[in-house]
Amino acid sequence: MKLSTKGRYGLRALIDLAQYSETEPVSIGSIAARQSISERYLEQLMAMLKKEGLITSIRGAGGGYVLAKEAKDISVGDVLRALEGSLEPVDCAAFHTDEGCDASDICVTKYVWHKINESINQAVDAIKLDTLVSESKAMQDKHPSGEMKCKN
Amino acid sequence: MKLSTKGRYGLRALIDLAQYSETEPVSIGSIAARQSISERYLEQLMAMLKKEGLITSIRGAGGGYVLAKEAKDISVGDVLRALEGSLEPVDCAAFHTDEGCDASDICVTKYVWHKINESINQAVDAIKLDTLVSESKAMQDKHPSGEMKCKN
DNA sequence: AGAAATCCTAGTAAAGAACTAGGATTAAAC
DNA sequence: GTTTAATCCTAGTTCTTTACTAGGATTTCT
Repeated sequence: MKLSTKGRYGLRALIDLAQYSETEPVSIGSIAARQSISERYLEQLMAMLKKEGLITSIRGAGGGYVLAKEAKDISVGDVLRALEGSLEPVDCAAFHTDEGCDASDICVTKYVWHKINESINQAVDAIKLDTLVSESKAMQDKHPSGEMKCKN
Repeated sequence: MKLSTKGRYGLRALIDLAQYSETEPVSIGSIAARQSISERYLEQLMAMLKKEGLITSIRGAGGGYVLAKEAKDISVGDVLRALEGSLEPVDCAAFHTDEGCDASDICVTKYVWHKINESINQAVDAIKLDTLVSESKAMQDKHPSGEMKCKN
């Protein structure tokens, strides 16, 4: 039940992007440097976020990325689902009927997986990017050294 | 964010155990057969559940396992944590101070991980084993064929 | 004594995660 | 119009973890 680096790095990257893209597009290189993420790997994460319509890109010199919508309209859930796929704890056929688990009407545990899924989605959809950006700014004002880097 | 087979198989096994151990201990072999789980693998899962004090074992011929406490006092959370370890989505140092992420006071995302963790635990701790056992019995009455096996 | 069970530790094959690599394309700046 | 700085696209590769498998030792009932 762990998030991969995709979700962890990606969320940090998007908070960073939201914070620095108010006046001009932000390049992968600058995010990668600030967040200590491999530039080449981050590239792929940005591609996923773009594909899901959370960010837009500007190509060529001076280009970079900006948010595709307002930070208050992007939830942590949007970000994590874009990067991790569905957050449900089990790929249960009872949810998407295309898969073939023939036991779905006799299955007891599907009730459990469904409840977990619901509660996760509720939690992550309630948190919006703008909140995290404000938090981040407040944190940086308090600790201006900026030497401490988070791995998660 | 997926549960491994440990959590999935283990929960099914424990529901099965609860259901069949009312009169006598239940062997790994019989659970494995009913639930289509490798006997040798299930052995290891049972060891974890025992270590966490959820079940007790009776050795020797005619032996097997029984619940260590009443089904109503065992939550899905107890089971999943015994098998999967902590359910928190990120091994965040801000939670257990022994680890060394020096950024914990500047870290924004820890707030997110904490919220997710809380909501997952709340969901799984609210579901007790006895509920699932009743559900399971009701299901089997409705579909007595018993041919359908769940993979999750 | 034999059979049926748990207990314990180690090995192993397959899958997935986390990058790395090499370039193609686009567009601003000079 | 060439250079430079950026995104875009697809593969390959290494490392870790998962999901078992294997081989026995021990216990207890019959």
